[in-house]
Amino acid sequence: MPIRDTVSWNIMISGFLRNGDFDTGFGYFKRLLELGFDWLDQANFTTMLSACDIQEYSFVTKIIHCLVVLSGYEQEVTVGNALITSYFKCGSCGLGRQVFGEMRERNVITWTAVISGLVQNQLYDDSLKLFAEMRCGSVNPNFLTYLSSLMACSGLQALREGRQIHGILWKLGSQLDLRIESALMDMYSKCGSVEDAWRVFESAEELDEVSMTVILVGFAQNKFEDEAIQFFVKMVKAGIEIDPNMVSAVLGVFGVDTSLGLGKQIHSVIVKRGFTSNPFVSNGLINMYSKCGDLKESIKVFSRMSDKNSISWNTMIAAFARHGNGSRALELYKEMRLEGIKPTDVTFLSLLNACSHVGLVEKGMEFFKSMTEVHKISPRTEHYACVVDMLGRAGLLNEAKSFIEGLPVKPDLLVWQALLGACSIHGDSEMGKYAADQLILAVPNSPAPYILLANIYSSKGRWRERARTIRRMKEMGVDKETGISWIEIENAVHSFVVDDRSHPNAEIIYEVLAELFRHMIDEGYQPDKRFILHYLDQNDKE
DNA sequence: TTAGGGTTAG
Repeated sequence: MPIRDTVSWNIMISGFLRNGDFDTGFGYFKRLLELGFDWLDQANFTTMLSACDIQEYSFVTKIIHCLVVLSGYEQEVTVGNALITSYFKCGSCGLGRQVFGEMRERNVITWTAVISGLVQNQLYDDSLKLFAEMRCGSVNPNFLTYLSSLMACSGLQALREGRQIHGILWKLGSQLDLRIESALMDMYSKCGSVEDAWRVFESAEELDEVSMTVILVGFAQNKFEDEAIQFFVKMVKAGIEIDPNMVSAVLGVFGVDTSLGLGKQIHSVIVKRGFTSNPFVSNGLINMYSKCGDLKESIKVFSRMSDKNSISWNTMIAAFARHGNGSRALELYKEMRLEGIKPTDVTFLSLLNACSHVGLVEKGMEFFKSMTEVHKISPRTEHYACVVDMLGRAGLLNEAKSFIEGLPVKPDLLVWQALLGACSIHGDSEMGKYAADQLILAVPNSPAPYILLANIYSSKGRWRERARTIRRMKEMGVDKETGISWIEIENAVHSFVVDDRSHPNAEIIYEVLAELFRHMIDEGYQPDKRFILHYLDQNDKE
C-alpha cells in the first residue's frame, strides 16, 4: 500500500511507539523526514515527543526540538506543550522552562505541564511559585493543576499552602475527584496531620486502592503503626482487593515493637496473592524480617529474588549491619559491585554504619572517599554524621572534631548529636560540653543535649557541673518530659514512669523485678553504672 | 500535549 499522507505515517509511527518498539517507530520517522518537511505536521512532532519519556531520551528530545524549529512549528501551543513535557520527563528542567518562557500562547495544559514537570523533578518550591503566578493570570487551573500543586505541598510538607489549595477547591464547590481527595490525604499525612487526612478519607464518597494506600502510608509514616496494621488487617478481612503497593506500605511499619508473627501472616497473604515477584514487596519483606529480628528469613527472601535492585542490596547490607555482622555487610557490597549494581547514597550510609559498629574506621573512611571521588555522590549531612559517629565510637574524638571543622557546610544537629553521643560513650566531658553547646545553639528547645551532658558529668562524679547543667536547662525554660514506658496485657495498656508505685499491684511487680534482677546477676550480667544520675554508693546504683 | 499511592539508614 503506497503511503501517501501524513496521517497514515503518524498512525503507523505511534502504533510502533505505543507497543514499545522505539527503533521501528524512529525508523519510520526518519523515512518521513526524507520525504521533506512538507510532509510533517504538528501531530508527528507530538507523537515523537510523547515517546521521549525517559531520561535517556534527553538528547533525542533536543534533536526533535531542532526539527520543530526548522519546520516552523515552535509557536504551536500543542507542540510547545509536548516539548515541555518531554524535557521535564528527561530531567532537563532548564530547557523545559526555556520553552515555556518563549511561548507566546499558553493554555492550561502549558501551565500544568510545567507545574507538574517541576514536581516530578522535586522542584516543589518552584512549582508552587508558578502555581501562584498562574492564579494571578487569565488562565484558570484545572483539576490536574490542583493535583500537581497538592503534590508540591506534599513534597515541601507545606501545610499552610496545602490548606489554602484545599480551601480554593472547597470554594469552587464542585464534588471533589477521588484523585484530588487522595492527593489531599497524601498532603495532610506528609505534613504530619493524619487527623485531617482521615477527615478527607471519611468524607470521600468512594475509595479505591490508591486512596486506601495513601491513608495506610499516612498512618505508617506518622507513628501510628498499630492503626496501619489494624487498617490493613481490616481490609483483608473485609475481602477488599489488596494490591502490592498496600502490602509494601504496611510492611514498612514493622520494627522492634511489632510482632514477627503478624509479619509472617502478612507474608502468607503475599504468597497467596502471588505478589512475591514484586520488588517493592520483596524489599519490604527483607526489611520486615530484619527489623523483627529474623535475619535468616531476610536472607532467604533476598536470595530468592530474581531481579534485585539497589534497594534490595542496600536493605540486605543494612540488615547484616543491624545484626552486628559488619564484615558480611561489606562482603555483600563487593557482591553488589560484581553484579554491576550502582551504589547509591543510602548504600554508603549503610556501609558507614556497618563500619561504625564493628570499628572498621579505615575501611569506612575509604568508603567515604570512594563515594565522593569514584561514584560522584555528594555527601549529605547524614553521611557526615555517620563518619563522626564512626570516628567517635572508635574513641577518635579529636579526629571527629577536626573532621567537623573541615566540613564544607555548616554542621547540623545530626553531626553534633553524633559527636555528643560519642563523648558520652567515652566519658569525655570537655568535648561533650563543646558538642552540647553547639547542639543547644542549633535546637534551643531540646532537652537532649542538657541531659546527655549532665549524664557525662554524673559518670565522672562531677556533681557540681551536673547540677549547673540541669539548672541551665531549667533557666532556659527547657523541660524534660518524663519518660513513660508501657506494656499491653490482654488489650489493656499499663503505663508507668520511673519509681512508679501507683499501680494496684505495685508490690508484686517490684518483687518480680527484684527476682529478675537477681537472675540477671547470676547469669553474669554487669550493670552499667556510669549513667546513674544521682550521687549514690555503688550498691545503691545497681 | 498536563494524571493521585508503595520498598532502603538513624
